[in-house]
Amino acid sequence: MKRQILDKATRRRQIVEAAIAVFAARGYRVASISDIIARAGIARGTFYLHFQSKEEAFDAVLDHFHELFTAMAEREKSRRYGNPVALPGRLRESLVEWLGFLLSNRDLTKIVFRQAAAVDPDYERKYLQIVRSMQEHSARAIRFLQTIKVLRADLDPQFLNHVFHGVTAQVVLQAIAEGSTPDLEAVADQWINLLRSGVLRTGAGGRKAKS
Amino acid sequence: MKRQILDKATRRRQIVEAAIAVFAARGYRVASISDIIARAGIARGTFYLHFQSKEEAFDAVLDHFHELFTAMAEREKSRRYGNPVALPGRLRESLVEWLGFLLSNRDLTKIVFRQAAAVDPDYERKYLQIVRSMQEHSARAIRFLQTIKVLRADLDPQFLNHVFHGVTAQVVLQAIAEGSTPDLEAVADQWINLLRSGVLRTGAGGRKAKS
Amino acid sequence: MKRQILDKATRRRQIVEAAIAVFAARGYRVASISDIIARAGIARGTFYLHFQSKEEAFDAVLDHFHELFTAMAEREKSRRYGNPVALPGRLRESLVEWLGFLLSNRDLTKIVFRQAAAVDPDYERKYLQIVRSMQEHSARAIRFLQTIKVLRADLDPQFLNHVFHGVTAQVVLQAIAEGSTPDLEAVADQWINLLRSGVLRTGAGGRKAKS
Amino acid sequence: MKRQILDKATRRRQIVEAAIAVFAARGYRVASISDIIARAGIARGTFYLHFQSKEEAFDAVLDHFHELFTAMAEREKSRRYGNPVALPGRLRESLVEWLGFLLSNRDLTKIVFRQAAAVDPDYERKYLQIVRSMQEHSARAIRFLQTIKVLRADLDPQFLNHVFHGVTAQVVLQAIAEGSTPDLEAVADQWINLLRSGVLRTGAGGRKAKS
DNA sequence: CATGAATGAGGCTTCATTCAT
DNA sequence: CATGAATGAAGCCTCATTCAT
Repeated sequence: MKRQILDKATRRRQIVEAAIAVFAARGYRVASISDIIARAGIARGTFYLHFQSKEEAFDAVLDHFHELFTAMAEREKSRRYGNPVALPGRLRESLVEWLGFLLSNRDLTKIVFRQAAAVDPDYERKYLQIVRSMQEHSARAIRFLQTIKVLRADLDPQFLNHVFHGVTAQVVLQAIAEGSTPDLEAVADQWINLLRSGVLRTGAGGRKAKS
Repeated sequence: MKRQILDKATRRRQIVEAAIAVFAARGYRVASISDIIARAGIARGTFYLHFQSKEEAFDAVLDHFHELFTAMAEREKSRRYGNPVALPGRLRESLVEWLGFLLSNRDLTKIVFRQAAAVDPDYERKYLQIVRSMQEHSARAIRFLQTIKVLRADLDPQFLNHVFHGVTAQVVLQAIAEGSTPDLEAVADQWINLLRSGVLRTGAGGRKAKS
Repeated sequence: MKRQILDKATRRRQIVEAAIAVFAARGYRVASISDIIARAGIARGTFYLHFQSKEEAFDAVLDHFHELFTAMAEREKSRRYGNPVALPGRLRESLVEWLGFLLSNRDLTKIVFRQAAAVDPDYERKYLQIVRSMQEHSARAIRFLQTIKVLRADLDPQFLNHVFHGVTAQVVLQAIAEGSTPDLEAVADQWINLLRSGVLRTGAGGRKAKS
Repeated sequence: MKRQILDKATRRRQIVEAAIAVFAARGYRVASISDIIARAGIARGTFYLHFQSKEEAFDAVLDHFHELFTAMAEREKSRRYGNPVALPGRLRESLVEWLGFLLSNRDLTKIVFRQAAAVDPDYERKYLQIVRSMQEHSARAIRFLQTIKVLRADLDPQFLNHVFHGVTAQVVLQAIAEGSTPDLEAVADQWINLLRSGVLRTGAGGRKAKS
């Protein structure tokens, strides 16, 4: 086979990209090194020049997602805090941005969200670390919004977190499964609508408390 | 080993139970036939007397979940329609029931929800069938509630479906991961609260419409 | 391939025998599982039904040697002590017996002696254990012979041990390498001759002591 | 890495030295090119500029030993023949010298003696050549000593050769394995003692002869 | 029906060697 | 001369499935 020499970083990126596609398409367990090197167009040994094992490559993929996510979160944060008189409407922009981020990295999203509940003993550590990181990010945002009274303070922040992540996952994964692209603005509208006024027609429902 | 003879149905149930535990603990790919037969206390060949392959056993597990789910859904439906003057508060009961169902079948729930986004080429068909079945069930309920004006009619039913499934999944999987049991009544309260009045303090946010 | 079912012990013995031949012919590192199963006429998986790894099979081979050796040593010992008025001529018989034992298990001897100085980090433990066992056996014999004054007491027992093992190894390995069978009685005669009278014609040589 | 340019001979020596250390520490099979170049501090390609293969490097190591051995043997021979009225005590000096030579080249000795019985198909040729060379050297010496009646002529020269090489190997390898340095003079004394008077207390043992 | 030994395809990883720079 | 990225054959091991008893 023709021998193409690249510098370490480029080759590594190339392999990570192939790995993302393969892991997204077949899942960590089913994906084989053969799949990855075939997609990257490299020899078997070349893979091991950059990663010590399949697991390490998977870690690199997760790391890549984490970096992208962190970068986005940073941008978010600076903007949010840079404008202290945050209009609640800012929330809507965030939703669009977050959904857009996930949908423009479909394979990565598939990998990270697919294992959302995975307890596959192997890649647990790395994976949980990322999930925790994401949840902490939104938990902070929620607490902040409660502090500045954009969000009602009488709601359990964890429940709100579940709402945020659960709805996101559903929306995004459905779009990915279908290969479609939802109208993010419309989704955000629906969402904000729910958050603002609820969805029940009458004020019915609920005990007053656990009493 | 002593050779214990059981009738086909009993033996099959025994194996399915072992399979549920094993698939929940290790995931479909990592779980091995050895794990299953060890847990069921049977010989290797016996497994293949009842299932033609590992995948078929997994299908049986999903079928089992589906049966339980269908039974529950039936009970639900009859009750709902048996009481035509549906109080909106009925919704709350349904939430508690649904969450309770999932949490009292933790291993099954783990299996079904863990692969929520799985695109593992193999068990895709069976799995999607079940998910679709669940989503259709709730979609019907949502449409009904919109018809009888318990739910606002201007909201996208699919979005509401996402809210329902997404939040459920998050709440349930977190509890399962932690091995804890949340106060379902309290969760339902929070949820109804959200649905009734929203969570935003001010009426801010959102475009008027896509118009 | 035709499927021949054997009981565990028989199959295991069969594999060990194949392993002995292969390890003797190619050495531990060069020998492959493929070599062993080809020689045993079994499938790859069958090998792993009986041994967890190549190393474990090698251990079994060494164990086999050790058992044979121990059995021989036991027979030796009982005879020696059963006849307290041991004629020094008994020593000669022992030499013949020991050489004969090694030469009638050529492959095993090749394996054990070949690595005589091996420091191959892997199978060191097991191997050293066997060597130590053999050396201790002869050390005990030497001490005993010194006690009953068959051997001069002013000689370093360790040096005598070196003489015994060194000469044995040379004689045996040469025969094995050549595929020949030396006249053991003649070798023993030479040996006894050396031990009895030395080989130097005159009484020359050596400092009196380290002074 | 900085590119250090050396003349061919120097570089080659440098690599051989690294190879000696590595082969001694890990054995031919386990030692890798990576080990050697790491120790030599050179690039992978540089190794193949000087040796066509791993085996060729091993050959070079054996050649190096052979050269050292030959040089020593030459010195020995000239001295021996330069002093025609050989005192039998000269033998003792030779023993000390030979043991000393081996012990001051421990890594090489380990490599050469470790494989004493090796039948590793690959490096057999080269290895046997060296062993034969060493054995011929001592065989010549033995025959000479028999001719001048220092050694009894009725003993099989080959057996004496085995005694010589076997005891040497045992003594030397034990010292190397322990990392200790025996008192060579004392060892030589024991040895000469054995050769001169034997070790048996009484004149017992042995058939008269094969006659 | 039940058993468990046997099978072999296929996966992961190593490492001697090559070659573009 | 020197470098080190690239190659791919070959080795070890696992495990779903089969089948003789």
